[in-house]
Amino acid sequence: MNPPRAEPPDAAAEGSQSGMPAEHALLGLLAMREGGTGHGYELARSFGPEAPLGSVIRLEPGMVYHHLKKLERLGWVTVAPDASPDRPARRPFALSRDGRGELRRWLMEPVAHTREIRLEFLVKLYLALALEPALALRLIDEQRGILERLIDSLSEQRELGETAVNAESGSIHFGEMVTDMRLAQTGAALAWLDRVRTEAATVAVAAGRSDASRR
Amino acid sequence: MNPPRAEPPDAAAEGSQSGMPAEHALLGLLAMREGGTGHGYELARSFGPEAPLGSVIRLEPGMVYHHLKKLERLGWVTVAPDASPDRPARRPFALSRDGRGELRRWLMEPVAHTREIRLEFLVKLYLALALEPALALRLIDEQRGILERLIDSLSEQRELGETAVNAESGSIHFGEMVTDMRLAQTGAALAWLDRVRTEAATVAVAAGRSDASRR
DNA sequence: AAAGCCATGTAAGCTGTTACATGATTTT
DNA sequence: AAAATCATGTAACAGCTTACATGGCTTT
Repeated sequence: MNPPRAEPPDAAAEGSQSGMPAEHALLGLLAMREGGTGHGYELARSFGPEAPLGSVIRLEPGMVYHHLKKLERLGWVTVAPDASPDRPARRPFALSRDGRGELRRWLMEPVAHTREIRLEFLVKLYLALALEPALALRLIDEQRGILERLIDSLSEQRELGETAVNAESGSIHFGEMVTDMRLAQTGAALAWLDRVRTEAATVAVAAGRSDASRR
Repeated sequence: MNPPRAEPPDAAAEGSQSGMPAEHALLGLLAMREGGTGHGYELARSFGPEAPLGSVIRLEPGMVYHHLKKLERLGWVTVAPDASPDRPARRPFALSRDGRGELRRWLMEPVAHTREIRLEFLVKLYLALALEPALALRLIDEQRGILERLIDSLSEQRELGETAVNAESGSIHFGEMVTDMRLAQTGAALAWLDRVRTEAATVAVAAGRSDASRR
């Protein structure tokens, strides 16, 4: 009935959404492995209930293979030859040049909304701490800035609502309850971030020292 | 390649998930209208940027029609005859007996996770305040209980982690950061709930008075 | 020889999103 | 007559979940 869609909705932009925490977690896990390679089953274990990332993002093995295929399509990983031909055949994936670049870009970018702290930011934090603690410090500072601006804008909105409610007193303050909720959540996230920052600073100093001693 | 699935995954359980805030919001909006009826376009406006619910859950008109069809399938709404045959034809939906029961059940049920406060709980709260403020008070108290138990269990987990970290000092406290985050978010939600409770109590008293004067 | 883990996936069905199609009525 | 608004949807597709299929290797 409708004419066929003029264009498939921009296949080039497939990987351009800011989200995709699962895919980027896979990139990060590959970067954490020596040689930057790993196969699906092994990566899937990193999302199990015992693994640290498993407390933040849970992935069934099927989804891991699905995401790896997508990463391959995007050119962020490449398939390497199977080095150990004993066991059941593996398909080891290796981080590509582009993949490394994309990972770095993503790790420096704070999340825009408070609700994304719980999943996406925690994944970024875990990977940044493991890969390059100085980057984690930077990420935390950027995120602090975002949250502070959010709180400013919510406070302003809250005061506007205050006067409007007194004028008409309709819909029993619901809008203010919503804004208060967001302020509470964002404030809590900010206070938590400050505590995390001091921890991360310790880690970064320790990593810096071991860098220096290695040289 | 695979044999066809033995059973379609339990069509009877279609409406049994605890979630479905959009569908239940539609039930609630119908209940708020005199006669318990409304048509799609009108309901869709209640999810626009100006409407109070629009600040919590945003729905495109297409999704509203989609959900209404599902509610019809579940027997929670029925199609009523179009009473005003002037304008472009409407399809007014009416809340059924089952729909009213389902709405009540859902409104009394607190949400299980902190992350569901932002959307699902706020929808429940809005509808309960509008329909029956005494129910809102009850919902808030139930929700308080859930959050308090959550905080207890997170605190316990937090202390277990503390000792484990001192033992091995591996994976740089990440698990504790995650638990702290959840504690912070849940604590903030609880403090917010307490403030909302006093507001809701005022509304309930006012509603009780107007109930009494109507009698 | 059987049980269980290693390892890679596919199938089928849901939900959600975006965009568009269709046409009547009201306002400018 | 044109534009806006009322009103109801469908098409196309992307994403997620759950379950299962397939087979090699390892341990008991």
